[in-house]
Amino acid sequence: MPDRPTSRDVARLARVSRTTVSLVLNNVPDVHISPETRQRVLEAARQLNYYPDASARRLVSGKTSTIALVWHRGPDQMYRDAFLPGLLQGATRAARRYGYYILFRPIEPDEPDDAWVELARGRHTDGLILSGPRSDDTALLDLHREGFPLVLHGQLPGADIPSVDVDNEQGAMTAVRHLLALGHRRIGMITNAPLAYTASRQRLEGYRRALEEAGLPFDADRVRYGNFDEESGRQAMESLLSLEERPTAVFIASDMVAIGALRALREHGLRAPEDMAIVGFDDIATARYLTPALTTVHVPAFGLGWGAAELLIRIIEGDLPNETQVRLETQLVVRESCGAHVR
Amino acid sequence: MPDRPTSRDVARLARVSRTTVSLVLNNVPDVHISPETRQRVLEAARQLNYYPDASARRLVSGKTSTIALVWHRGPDQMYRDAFLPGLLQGATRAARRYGYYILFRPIEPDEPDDAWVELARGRHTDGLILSGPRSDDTALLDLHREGFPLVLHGQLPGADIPSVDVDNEQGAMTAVRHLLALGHRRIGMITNAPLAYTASRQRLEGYRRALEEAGLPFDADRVRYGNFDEESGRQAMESLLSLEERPTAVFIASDMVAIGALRALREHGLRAPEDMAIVGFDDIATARYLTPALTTVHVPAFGLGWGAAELLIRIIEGDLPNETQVRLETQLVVRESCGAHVR
DNA sequence: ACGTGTTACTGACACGTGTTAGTATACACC
DNA sequence: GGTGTATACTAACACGTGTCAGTAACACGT
Repeated sequence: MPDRPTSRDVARLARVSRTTVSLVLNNVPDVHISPETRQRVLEAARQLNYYPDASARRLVSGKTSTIALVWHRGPDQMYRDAFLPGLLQGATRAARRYGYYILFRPIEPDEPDDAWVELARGRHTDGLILSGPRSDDTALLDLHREGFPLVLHGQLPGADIPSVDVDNEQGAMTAVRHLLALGHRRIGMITNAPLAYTASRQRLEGYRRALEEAGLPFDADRVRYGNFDEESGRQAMESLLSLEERPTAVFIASDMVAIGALRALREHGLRAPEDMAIVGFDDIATARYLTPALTTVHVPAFGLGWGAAELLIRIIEGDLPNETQVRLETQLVVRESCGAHVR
Repeated sequence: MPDRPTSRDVARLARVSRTTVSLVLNNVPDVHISPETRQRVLEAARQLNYYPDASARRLVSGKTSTIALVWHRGPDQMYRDAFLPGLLQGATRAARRYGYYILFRPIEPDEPDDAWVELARGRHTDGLILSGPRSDDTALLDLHREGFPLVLHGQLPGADIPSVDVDNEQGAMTAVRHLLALGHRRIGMITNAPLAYTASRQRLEGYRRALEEAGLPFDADRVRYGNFDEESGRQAMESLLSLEERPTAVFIASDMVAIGALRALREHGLRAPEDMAIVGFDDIATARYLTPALTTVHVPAFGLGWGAAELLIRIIEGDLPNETQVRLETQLVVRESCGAHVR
């Protein structure tokens, strides 16, 4: 590999100082350089195919122009993978727009939870997007207190760290309202995950509020708990089917879990939506291709990624928005499993 | 934000020179430092919570310890997104293992095709994985000629650039052999994409060879061309159904295309596998949840990512393997759509 | 003729680290 | 007692850039 040209080489070729090269190539405003010289520098740079060295630039400017997306893998791995392409595309598009690069850093289950800290402390990045944060992470709180730019994807109750998430409660309410509007009165629910997860509590709360709004009692007997995967949905539905008074509709707060629930129905010779109406949550790629096609609450993965990156970059550049807790709206996607189209 | 500690601060606190700090913290071999001093330095670093500055380190060492994954978006965007989580996880895991970071850089359709070149020329990364390369990319050939470490995901016929890909031809042969073993003799094919794509040609060739092997003639009348998406599959199947002698089985070289084809069958009141056996290719996440569950050729996305990263890192570190064209094996996943379980 | 301001540049420092060449001391060997 | 060698460190350079302070040349108004 031949030696890379440096700004010194460009300067030599254009017969100016290195300073002038820097001033011209960076288009520094309010500086007087004659058009001829300017032209000579540009020509020399072109001729040598000169690209400034990123490391040197980072060092002297103190800016890495990089943000990291930290992706915690855990029991919800498969669930979260469904949003990765959209989220990543949103984040990279926003980053690109503001001149930032994206460093992708998954944290595997066998790594310490704070393995990402070196990215911040070692100045690898100007800021971090943390997806799937844990509240017991003291390193996280420390960094935030020191003023290091952070944005969470998901929520951490109790801390005022900037975050981007979907409005889970509203989403769940929309789903249940839809079932109510279709005439259902015995509506069950299967959560997406145990209630230790904030999103689970919020979706459950949305279900409760929608019932309340319709003047229906909340009955804990009609609620089962999913655990991210298909199998948990199958078991939960099994359990609901053994009730004396079976619900006529079930809101399932995760599409993956709903897939298992639908399988349980089939195994019992029951059909959706005729025997039981189903509404899911997430709108994973598979949802539209299921039989019956799953009515579900769409989560805007691209928007979450974009929002997180944009918020983070604003914080980095000191342009603090007055609202740092961003909640995106969901959208109900009506397909077949709710029965809206059969009547 | 309080001033970050530097190695000078650590040196001062431990009452040694900055050199000694560097030697101790980097565990430089064959250097004599007394155990007491060593301990003092480590303690000082711990106390100050010192992390070395990544930019400075990069500049002086000439190594970025970063590899970029360049992700071309194009007409096949949806198709390729299906593999992103697996590929990315494989690549990051391998990178991590060797101490590298991953920079993710999608190239949007509205960007110039060689927008990624600055990553190499500007020394942002030590090497690149290019996914979805275009053969008309002269910048690519230039960089390769200059010895810049590159690995392609996918193939570029004619150039000897290191690459990692799936063995498309073998995969297709396995699929068609399976249909042959089930007794089918009139087997059609729908390609995954136009023949301008290398993978399409290879999968078609696998189909042809499997027929030949069984002593059956290749009949171009039974071949239709998909174009990545569902709709192209629907149309292709429509066309096959209008044949006088309908095939009894169809090998569809892309699951997304197969989804459209299955829809066409349903629209005609036909059932798979009873009226027509189907085998797909890719094993996207949705495949197992379709009705009927799609028999398909599994593409090891994780392995592709891992393989690409590992190969690239070896090249970067000058440890050239003798085979730089890596072809991973596929695996046939037998589900319902092929009819293997009904007989 | 003289001060003032503008134009067009340049010299030198700083960023924080890894590393090479070198120094001072202690110790062993004949 | 001198020579050689291992030990335990350090001073100084280099990486390639952005930028501040400074300088020389020249125009302009009085």
